[in-house]
Amino acid sequence: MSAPHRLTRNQALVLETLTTAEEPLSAYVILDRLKDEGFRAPLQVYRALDKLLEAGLIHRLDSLKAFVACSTPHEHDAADRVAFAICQKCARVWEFSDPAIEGRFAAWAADTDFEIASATIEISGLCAACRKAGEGAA
Amino acid sequence: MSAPHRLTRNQALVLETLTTAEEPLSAYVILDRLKDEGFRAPLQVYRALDKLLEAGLIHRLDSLKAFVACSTPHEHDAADRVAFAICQKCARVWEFSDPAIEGRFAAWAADTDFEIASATIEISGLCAACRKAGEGAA
DNA sequence: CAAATGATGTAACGATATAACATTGGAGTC
DNA sequence: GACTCCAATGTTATATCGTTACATCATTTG
Repeated sequence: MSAPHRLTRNQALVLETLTTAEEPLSAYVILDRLKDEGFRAPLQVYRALDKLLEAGLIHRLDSLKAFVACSTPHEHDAADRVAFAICQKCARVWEFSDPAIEGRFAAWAADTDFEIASATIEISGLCAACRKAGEGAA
Repeated sequence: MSAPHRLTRNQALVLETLTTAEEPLSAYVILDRLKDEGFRAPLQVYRALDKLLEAGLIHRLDSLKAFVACSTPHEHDAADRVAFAICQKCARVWEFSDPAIEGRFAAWAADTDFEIASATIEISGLCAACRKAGEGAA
């Protein structure tokens, strides 16, 4: 699609904050972390987030009301058809996609005569590391 | 599971409001509609919503920040493994589940050694009626 | 340079959700 | 019936998430 779209300073700072973080961050946490860079108001963060979302460089996790850097900067040609798994304990996020799942959704949509525009697919649970860590403390 | 849990007055009012509505309602809209019944504060709504969610009688749609009555009052033995399709235009909601989709998630989880607790699956798009209605106005 | 466009800064506000605490209202017991 | 316990309720205040409105600045492009 369009050229990789050069990022502005604010956008680059927000993206770097998300990329550096181990977990999804809320807009206000991002704001807080960028106070030293001159960020003062939520809008500075939200505007950058909007552009980064458009560019497919980050995702918003509805179930957490938080944002995460995209692990595989795919061009979002069609809609967002990516699934996320989120560890309830460490908050780390796994991003994956599965043509078979898309196929099932498409089949349901065809049956129901529904036109899919986008999808929110977020699984919550425990990752291997956290399950292992918790075994003794049961 | 446990007995159908008799609803309190507040819970019944909130559930009826959702059941009567054609679309998902935000907590504050529910509050507004129940002003005449004596509702004054958000917490009265949120507490009822919490119980109704526990009982599996309603769902929260993360992508809309809104609540909808469950169309098929299934006992939520395991976690929520239901998918929703939401029309962007009329806001009506279709609720469905697909063992094949669950199977694919389970397969991914097994591969990744992730233990699934719950899932948020929400598709956004246009329903048949709204697509038909919009055809002329293109 | 001037006009057009897009990014920025700032303040105020709207929408969503929860904390804290006092009170009330049964259900079960004595 | 009086007592106790616990869940539900009412109320106020506050936390969290996101947007509107408007003035300013920078960049490009004719």
